[in-house]
Amino acid sequence: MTKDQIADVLREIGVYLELTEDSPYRALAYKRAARTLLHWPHWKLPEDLGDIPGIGEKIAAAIREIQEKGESELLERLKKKVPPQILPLLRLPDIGTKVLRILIKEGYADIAQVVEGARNRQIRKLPGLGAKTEKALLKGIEILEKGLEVMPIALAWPLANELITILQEWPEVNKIALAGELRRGVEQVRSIDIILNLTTDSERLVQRLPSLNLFKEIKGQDKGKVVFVTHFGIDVNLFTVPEEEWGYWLVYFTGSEAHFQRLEKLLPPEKKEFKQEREVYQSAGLPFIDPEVRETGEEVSRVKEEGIRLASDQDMRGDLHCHSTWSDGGSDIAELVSMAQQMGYEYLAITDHSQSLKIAGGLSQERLMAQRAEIEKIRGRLNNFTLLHGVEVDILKDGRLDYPDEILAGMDLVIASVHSHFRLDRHTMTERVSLALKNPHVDILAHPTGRLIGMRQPYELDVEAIIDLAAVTGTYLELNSSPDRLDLSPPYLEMAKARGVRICINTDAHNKDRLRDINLGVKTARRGWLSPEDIVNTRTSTDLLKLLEKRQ
DNA sequence: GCCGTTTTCGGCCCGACTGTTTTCAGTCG
Repeated sequence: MTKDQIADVLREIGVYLELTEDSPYRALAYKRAARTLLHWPHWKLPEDLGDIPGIGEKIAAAIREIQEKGESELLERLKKKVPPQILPLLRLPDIGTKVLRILIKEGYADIAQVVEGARNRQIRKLPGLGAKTEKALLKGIEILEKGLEVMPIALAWPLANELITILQEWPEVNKIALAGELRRGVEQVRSIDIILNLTTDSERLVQRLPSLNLFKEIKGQDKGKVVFVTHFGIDVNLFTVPEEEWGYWLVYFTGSEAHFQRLEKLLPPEKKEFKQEREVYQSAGLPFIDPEVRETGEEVSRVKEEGIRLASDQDMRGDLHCHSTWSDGGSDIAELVSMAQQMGYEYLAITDHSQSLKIAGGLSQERLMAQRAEIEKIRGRLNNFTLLHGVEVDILKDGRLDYPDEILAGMDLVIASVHSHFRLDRHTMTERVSLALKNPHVDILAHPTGRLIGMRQPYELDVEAIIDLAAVTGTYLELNSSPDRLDLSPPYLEMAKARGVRICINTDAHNKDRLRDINLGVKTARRGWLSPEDIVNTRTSTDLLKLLEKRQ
């Protein structure tokens, strides 16, 4: 169990405590401990967990238990007190633990009952709830039911990677690779698809699967295919294929279906003996088509006409959005810089929050200047690495920015973003963001739509108008690589590219390890057909500085 | 459940918005 997974169990305990206990503070303690762990800047936790602030005797014991057994007895006990089918309602906007508590208390045990209660106007009669909550439930459930069968990439991606890391060590496994929607970078996936070449028959593999931490049960078994369910509620499909047909089946199981069908027509009939994926495309008379753009089938003719050169991880030379301990980050500036250097970057911008975002420890103007001093000190020790002093300034409700222009003018880099008043109507929101774009000090608009995949809809915003405006003002739009954001999404990336708007792929990392999340951002960029030249932070440090200077 | 020296009890990240409420509580960053 990684510390992030432990944090997730603690958070879950917190949620269940909120649902079952009268006093909110025990729950708060667990949630706070979860956050602390998540932000803990080292992979290894200290020997004495009690040294970590917010973790005392009980929670330390809980962490040990989770580390050793992979589960928590307290959590299992709490789970028994809550009807499991009603829990997904927590993901709905405006529905939190308090509303859910009332519903549970009143005997609602699953979503169907809640829908019925809402339709019959019974829910508004419950103490503490009203017509608006009833409406929010109905509307939310409608969206939820569409999304219930899928898992956001933010969860599925690490899960799949962990699984592959474990499986490839097994003696039964000769070759292993990720396939399916996840390999293509689809935002919400229906399953984790993995293809394998085995040294034994698949029976041996099946016998061993229950030893996996995340294994729940075998769901189905067919020749060449094993499906099992994980504790995280997602299916894992394991496809076993012969080594000499590896390339063929990797293309087949990566999909999409439409892509494969289109491709198949160009292949010699019946031939499956392709050891490498590249050979499949070669045989079809095509350049290699990257998995991320294998979608509609149209890409087959598109690469024939236009060729293909998508950005890759190796093209990235820096990150222009991350948070340090000065605001709500978990690593200090020196740690962030050191990680960026390890990743082979040439530059990094520290961009902590601005003053009005109190909960995130937004910096007052005085603190911002104090941070400048620290940055300059660290700069003095750096060779061949550019450390920029930036800021993520809040776009206030009326479109003004959270610092005066004089302050912004003095920054190396200014990122503007929305963190409050999410529910303005489309016109007002578009005006608000436009105003920020028109400020000449703003270099980048961060997470432009504010969506959280599978959790929060984007706010009402005319993104097309924003892209058009960005083309005029020369503002860069961010592709935020935080796995639950991936914002802008591929269709907008393509639109931006077509209109000459440059994209900046940033992690928005809140601790040094998260700087590595750039990979999902790059994957998303590839889905939007972005080439290195469409992306700002593929530039060398010299070119980047020139670009930023020109914008001043 | 955790924390602390102005507290070993009585607080618990801040502030705005909104819904259900008529003076406050839940949700969301």
